[in-house]
Amino acid sequence: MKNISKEDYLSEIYKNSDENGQVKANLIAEKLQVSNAAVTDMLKKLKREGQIKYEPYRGVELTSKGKEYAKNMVRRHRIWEVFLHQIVGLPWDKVHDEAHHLEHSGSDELINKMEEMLNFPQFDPHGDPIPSKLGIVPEQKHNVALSNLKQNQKGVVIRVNDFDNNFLIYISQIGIKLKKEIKVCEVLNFDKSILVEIDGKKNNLSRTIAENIFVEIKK
Amino acid sequence: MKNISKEDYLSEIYKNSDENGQVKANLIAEKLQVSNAAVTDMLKKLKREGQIKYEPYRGVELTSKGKEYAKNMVRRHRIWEVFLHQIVGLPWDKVHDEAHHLEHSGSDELINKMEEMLNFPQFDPHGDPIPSKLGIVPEQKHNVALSNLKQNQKGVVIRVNDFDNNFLIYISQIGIKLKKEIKVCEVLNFDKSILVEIDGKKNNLSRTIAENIFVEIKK
DNA sequence: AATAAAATTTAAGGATACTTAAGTTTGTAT
DNA sequence: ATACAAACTTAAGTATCCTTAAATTTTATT
Repeated sequence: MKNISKEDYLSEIYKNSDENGQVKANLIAEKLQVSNAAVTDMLKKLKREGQIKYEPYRGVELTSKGKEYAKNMVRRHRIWEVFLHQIVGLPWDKVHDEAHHLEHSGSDELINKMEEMLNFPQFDPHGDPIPSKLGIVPEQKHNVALSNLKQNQKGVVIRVNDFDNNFLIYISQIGIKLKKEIKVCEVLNFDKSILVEIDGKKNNLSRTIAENIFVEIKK
Repeated sequence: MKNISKEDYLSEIYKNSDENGQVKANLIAEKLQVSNAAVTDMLKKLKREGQIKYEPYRGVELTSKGKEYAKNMVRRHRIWEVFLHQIVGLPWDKVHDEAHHLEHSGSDELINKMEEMLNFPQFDPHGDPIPSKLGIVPEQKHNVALSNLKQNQKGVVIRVNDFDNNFLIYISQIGIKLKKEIKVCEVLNFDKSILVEIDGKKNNLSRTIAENIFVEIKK
């Protein structure tokens, strides 16, 4: 029998850990679209297996064992993403969903072969870091949400959130991709939307859009 | 919840149907490495869903609905095999197992994209036909097991059975691959093994090996 | 045709992962 | 400090897919 669920729970815990490595059960339920009761059930199981630290009514935290496991899942997911994007030519907004299914299949050997073929990429197509075979997570450049830039500041896109395909389709339509320079021309006070310049063209971005794009500030 | 099992049962039924489209329950159990009871259980479920014709103690047969479903699974599997072999560079003996896991993941859209990228291959790396998007199965050239050739007959390899990795490793070591010409030099009477010539080199093949290699007879 | 062997099904039960509904604990607002 | 809401767990039950053991049906042998 497959371990799809367990794998999903562990990577979701990993991806949603706060600075202290803690996650709330509810958040996992929401992300995985299951009931809270299902989460409790699974947390008990994962605790029994030594993958997480967990006391009823307290938060959850990965043990080092659980963290290794989760990092490998995230690694698998992100290598698939790069592969699908670069080799198969799948657009930005399609790779996440496909990779989510594929991450549970394919041997580690295949993943390693693909990684080599891709020349050991450090970041996936959305700018998220890819843990190495040894579990080392590449450092990301210091970055802030585009929504934090002041008028006339420039930034280079380092990462975008990947949880909404339409968001990705929209921003690529207006020319936003990794490494692209964006200049904030104006911050509109009444709705906090911003007017930006990309490739010489001006666009208005809603605050929500701007909150999901992360840039390295350029001097 | 995933449908991995159901998918496996249906493709296994498809792949093991005899000339009349019939399969024995036992054979499915053996191929899938599950108990006979598990097969009975699943057959009831598949019948309920209208995927198979099935009466207790009688054989199994796919309905046209089940056949469409199964052919699509086989298609997915074989396109993955070609992709892994040609694009990722996986050897002959590795593609089947990887593809077996991957065939359950990845959208039909992805499969179609890979198929296009591969220029619509008609056969997988072992020579098995790939059903088209519309369900059309390419015709194979008339072929017979190598074990059926008489002394001094020549054949071109059209297909090999793919259920044993060591078999595949062995035959590729001695230079056997699709389209390779093999000449039968001698059939040894005492153990029915055969002496063949491949690329000018002579090799002895056991009867079992020869039974799993299929050739088009050359005049 | 009787009987033994082989193939298959039924019965009972287990693991995983999910659900809804009800109950408990925790934290916050007054 | 209490009371309430939010967060979480427990309880009971479902679906899927599997197991072993016992019973049944089919088939092959004499």
